[in-house]
Amino acid sequence: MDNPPGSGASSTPYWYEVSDPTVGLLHALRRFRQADQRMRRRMSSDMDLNATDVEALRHIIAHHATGEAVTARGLATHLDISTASTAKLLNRLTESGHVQRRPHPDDRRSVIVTATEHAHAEIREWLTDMHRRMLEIAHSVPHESRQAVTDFLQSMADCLDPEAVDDTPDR
Amino acid sequence: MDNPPGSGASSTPYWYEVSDPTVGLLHALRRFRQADQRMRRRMSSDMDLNATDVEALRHIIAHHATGEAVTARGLATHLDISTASTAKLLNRLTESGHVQRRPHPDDRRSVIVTATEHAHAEIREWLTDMHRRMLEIAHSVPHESRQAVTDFLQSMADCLDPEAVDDTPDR
DNA sequence: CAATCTAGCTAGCCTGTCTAGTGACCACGA
DNA sequence: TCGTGGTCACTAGACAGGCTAGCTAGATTG
Repeated sequence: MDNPPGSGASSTPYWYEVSDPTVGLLHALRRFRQADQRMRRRMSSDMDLNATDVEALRHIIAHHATGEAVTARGLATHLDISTASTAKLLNRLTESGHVQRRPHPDDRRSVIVTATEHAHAEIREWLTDMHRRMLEIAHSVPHESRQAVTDFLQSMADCLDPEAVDDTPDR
Repeated sequence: MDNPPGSGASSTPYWYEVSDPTVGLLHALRRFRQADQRMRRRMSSDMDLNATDVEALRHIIAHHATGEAVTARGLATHLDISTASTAKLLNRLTESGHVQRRPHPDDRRSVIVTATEHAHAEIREWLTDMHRRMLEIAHSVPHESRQAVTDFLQSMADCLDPEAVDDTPDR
């Protein structure tokens, strides 16, 4: 069990040491990551949109909620895909009736993307309940540990992606 | 700010209420998710493998560390892709010298997949340092809050994906 | 006003998934 | 022991979603 068969890979493990008491923590973290991915997958197949399109829609709606305009370029940047791919994405979402393109009031090169009422409804259906439960879970964290949990997540985020810029108004 | 312009979307928000004190927690959670995704992306482009292939490799290596054999079917199930896609994936990884197929000792239909020393080295290079830093972060969580953090993550995982089966030995 | 930059678009390519169908092999009941 | 049905892995071919290259319209700057 502890010294695996197969090729002569190093005998000093670079995988976590199981004996460490904080490993349970990292294990839970991994479980969460996996659950998150599976949720996205379910959501995307349920809505008949691919994962990128769902994230785009989520982004658009989240920014709508704060009154910020979303341009095609903004979407490309957020999703980390090319503007060309974004054009295709917007074609898909427009055709499926999830978003609308409108002229930018100030810059006539630019487009503002807005979600249709139908898209709002669809996302809402998925998220309202989930958000409620997530809030409940957040509330159930003992008051004195809240900061610790937040710090932990923040540090982990910094660790995984040092130059992350937190542009999301999503709350 | 609170009542956005644009189409006549519902005026009762289904996005989080910003006033809630625990929202910071959920916000940190979202930041972590994003950081995680970006890390995967970087890793995959850095190793010249797509995200699925990296996850496959990680899975293989993690199971190797516990002495469990990984079959093609096991990979397909874990990655949630078809066996056909898995066959192609294994072709790619075999061709690039990351894995080897060996006959299953008991079932002659089946194949055991093992990572090459080269793959071990490559993954190790990426992960050792990161794991060390993650462990440090885990250690820096106040002792009395560790359980709270773990519980929080577990509950969130259950919330996002109720039927998750925790098959990973990855620690 | 000319030169240059930027936003978004189309065309065409490449990669990675999928479904359909195949052959080899295992397990079990008659 | 010998079908019969289920399972494992594979190939072929379709399709989706990303990319780069190259374009036009409009903004910006010397």
